[in-house]
Order: sequence, then C-alpha cells, then structure tokens
Amino acid sequence: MDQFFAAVEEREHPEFKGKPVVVGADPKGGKGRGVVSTCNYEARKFGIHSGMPISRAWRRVPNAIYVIPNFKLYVATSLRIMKTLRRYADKFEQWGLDEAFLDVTTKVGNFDEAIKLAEKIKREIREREKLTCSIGIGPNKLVAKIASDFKKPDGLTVVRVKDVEEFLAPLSVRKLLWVGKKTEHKLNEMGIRTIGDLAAFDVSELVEKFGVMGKQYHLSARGIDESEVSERGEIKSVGRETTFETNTDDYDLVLKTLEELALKVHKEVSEREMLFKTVTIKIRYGNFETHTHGKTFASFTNRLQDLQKAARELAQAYLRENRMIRLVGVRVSSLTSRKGQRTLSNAHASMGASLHAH
DNA sequence: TCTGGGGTCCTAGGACCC
DNA sequence: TCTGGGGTCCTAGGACCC
Repeated sequence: MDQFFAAVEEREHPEFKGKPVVVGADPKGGKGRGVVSTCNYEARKFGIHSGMPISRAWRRVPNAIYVIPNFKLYVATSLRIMKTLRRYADKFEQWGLDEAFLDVTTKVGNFDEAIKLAEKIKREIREREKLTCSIGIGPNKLVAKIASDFKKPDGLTVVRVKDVEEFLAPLSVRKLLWVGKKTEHKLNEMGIRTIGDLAAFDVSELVEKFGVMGKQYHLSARGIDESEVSERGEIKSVGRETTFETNTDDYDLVLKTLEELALKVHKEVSEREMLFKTVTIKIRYGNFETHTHGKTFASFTNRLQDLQKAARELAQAYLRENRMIRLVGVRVSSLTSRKGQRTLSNAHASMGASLHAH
C-alpha cells in the first residue's frame, strides 16, 4: 500500500488533501519523542521520511498536519485488503500491515496474465478502499518485492526471468531484503555498492565476513530466491514498551510503568489464550545504551502475578546504578497455546493409563 | 538530529546431560 | 593433569523487518 497510514488518514479527512500529512508521535511543539511512521508525498517533498525523529520533522515543517496513529482504523482497513488479496493467491503471506506476497503460479499461465491480475487487484482495492498500491511481479519473492518498490505510488513493475539480472544490477545493495544500514555500510567498505557489485563478488569472501548470511546475500544479488510464500504461524512473543516523556531516575515510576506494561502484555496473551514461560524486561538508559534481562520459569503460566513479580525482580539490577532511564519494556516468550497445553496433559494422562494397563 | 513500538531470527557463550 | 563429542536449553545482544 502506498504511504498506508497517511493515505488512510487522507481518505478519512478529505480536508487533508493536497497538504503535507505526517503520521507519527505527537510533536509537542518540537519537544516530542518518537519518530515519523508514515507521511504523504506532499510531506516528502519537504524531506520528511519514515523513521525521522518527529522533533526534526516539526522543526522542518511546523505547519504540516500531524496525526497520532489510529491503529484500530489501519488494522480494520488492512484486514479487508488482505481478505481481498487472499482470494487471488495460491499461497499468501502477509508482510506487516500493508504488504503481502501472493504466489499466483497456478492462477495465471504467464507474466502477461499476471499483469492482468495485478491490474484487477489494483482496481479492486481502489474501488473498495479508495487507496492505491504498488505491485511488483517477478519469478520469486525477492524480485517481486524489489519490483514493487521500483515505481511508486500506484506503480506496477514486471521483471521477467530473462530481465532479472539487468534489473537488479544497478540498484543499491540496500534494496535487498535483510541488507539494512549496518550491512550496507560493511558492504560499502568492501567496495560493494550495487547489487551487480555483490553478484560479481567472491562468495567465499562474503561467507568469511558474514557467515551463512554471506551465502544468502550472494544468491539474492543474483536474483535467486527459493523461499516459499507461506502464512505466518503462531506468534512467538508478546511485548509492550514505552519511552518516557523525559528521562527519569524516579524508580517508583519505572516500577509502576513496568507493572502497567505487564498488565497489557498479560491482557494480550490472555486474549490469545496462550501461556508463557519466559519473561524479559528491557531498559534503555538516557544515552541509548539498551539492556535486556530475562528469566524462564520451570513451567508455563498465565498468571499476571508471576509476570509482574518477575518483571519487578528483573528490573532491580538496573535501578541501582543511579542512571537516567529512557525506556522500559516487558516481553513474554516461549509461548504455548492453552489448547496445546491441554493436549500435552492429555498425553501424560493417557501414558499413565497405558502404564497402568501393563 | 536525536533516535517508537510491534515483532523475528541469528549468534555466541555457558550450563548441563549422556 | 588434562580432558571428547553428541546434544538441548537458556541468556544477552544485535540486525533486520514494517
């Protein structure tokens, strides 16, 4: 989806049309903490972009329209769009709120038919949601994803098998999935800037430097990707975290905040009917130094008390140093669904019974 | 310039088991 | 005194995604 959050806000507020819209943290007159989630193309003209500190965006364009994210609205819109997309795919994989992979191998006979399908999908989303999207068509997920990013907004880019190498070669290595800022920097230092450079580079040297990922980068650079389009399985962890308005050494406040975050985590886990075994807290000091500290229980639990007690105890180590705290968070992992747990105890029960019979 | 919040996956070291 | 090889699980940190 093109500038998803901002586009949804524009749809709901026609008076925003034609003006720079920035969705993200509250700028609080330049004192706000947090970043820009999404902004529309009018705002981008002023140099605003996702991930930029909101305070900086505000200083740059104070008269833009600033909107606090309305996730309920975006989730509801996303659900409808994903439902539509799913109908057209043999295999489907949602990727965040506003992207998805569709394996359409048996739905279309060739790339020309894939273009027809993409046009149909774009039309349907525009009619149903009054929103535009950009689609990439390729022989695998890697190429399709990069292609989808090639022309925006409202784009449609096709990369046929014979064109893959030529299409990828001039692009920055940063375009590759799993090559972020750090990896881009390391690759640049090795003299690798474009995907073409990477494809031509000696694999063994890449493996030496990046381990298994080195092999992966080289395959990606050559447009090779055999990964399946497949739905995400069960969630693996649930967490909540928050950044204080100003850094604090008020440890009562820190502990109270942890307790509230634990409550939210517990609510989410309960709604999902899951149990957890591991609790991890996160502390970020004023200088952005970040630590995590966790513990694993002997058995699964869903008790709020267990979660809050563990969070409190884990935090103690960080509250002694007389340091300013910027952020705290709580996360639970080693999850199992209550259903799964019942099955397990049933298995134990039946094992006991069979032993009895013997 | 001053850096959110939701996640996933990988790595490396250490404890522990047989 | 010096010490294998297979494995699992846990912990902490970091890179990456949207």
